[in-house]
Amino acid sequence: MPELPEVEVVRAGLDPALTGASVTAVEVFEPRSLRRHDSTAGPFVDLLEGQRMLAVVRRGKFLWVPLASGRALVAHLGMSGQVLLRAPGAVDDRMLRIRLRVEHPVLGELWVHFVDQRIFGSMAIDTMTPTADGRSGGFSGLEPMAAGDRRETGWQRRLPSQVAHIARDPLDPAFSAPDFYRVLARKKAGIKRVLLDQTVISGIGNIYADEALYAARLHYEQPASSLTLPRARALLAAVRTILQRALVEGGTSFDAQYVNVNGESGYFSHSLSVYGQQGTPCARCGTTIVREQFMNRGSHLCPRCQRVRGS
DNA sequence: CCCTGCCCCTGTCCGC
DNA sequence: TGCGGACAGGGGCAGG
Repeated sequence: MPELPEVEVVRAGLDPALTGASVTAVEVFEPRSLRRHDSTAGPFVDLLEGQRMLAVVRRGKFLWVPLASGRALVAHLGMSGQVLLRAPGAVDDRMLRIRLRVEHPVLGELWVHFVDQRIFGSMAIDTMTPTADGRSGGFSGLEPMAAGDRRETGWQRRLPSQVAHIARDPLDPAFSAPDFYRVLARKKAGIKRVLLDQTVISGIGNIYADEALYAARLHYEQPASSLTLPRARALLAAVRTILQRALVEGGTSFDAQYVNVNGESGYFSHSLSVYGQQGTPCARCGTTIVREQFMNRGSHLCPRCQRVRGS
């Protein structure tokens, strides 16, 4: 479900509640939600209880909370995950999988509910590893670290091992556009497949891929390597514009499946041009928007504005 | 290496 | 009403 804007809304909501707080108790109601936890270092609960939380960080669709122990609590929302902040004693949310009780020095006790219908999401405790380029592991609301910055940080130049293979996202100041264009130039696959490949560029999912391709007037099967540099630049610009607009509007909610940490929906669904708009006219040319299968999922496009361009 | 297909899950909605 | 099938915002992995 959640793509970069939705995950960032969650990160920003958790940050003031969790940074500086300590975990006092952990309850796991659904062990399958820990599938990405490697228990060789110890059980999830044991590695988390008593830990102080140092920040809330995001790269693409991955969230993590660096812990005083040097490890991190990693969370991925999958298709249907939510993280909700609740008052102590709150009733169990439907499909509650994990509850953290935390004590914040100013806010007092808070309950953090990890809710996930399909159990594609997960929480895990993971080791941290240095970033390949020595810059920040992800976005934490702090000033980005430039190359050569000598600030002592501990967690900031590191990221969870299970996130190390994920590319930086296009809103990350350390994202390299030239590197991205070089990868496009050697990929013969359809451009949508590349946009969804989190090891190439992270944070884009099915909704924003379709929206960005519409904005850039590209067909999902256009070979990535066939894009001219100006078209590749325009596509990246479209991706960034759409992700930022969605973020400002609080993300995209179709139903109660995506909500922020307070259970509130985002408004970007009103701004979608093609995703879910099949049967309605294209805002540019009036042609009916269609929905087609690509990579075993729906792709939404204007068949007139978005054609595969000749090689 | 790269790419494709399949798997992991539950819930909801639609048509018969 | 009931039931089968399609569909849903993601990602990891096996096998070609």
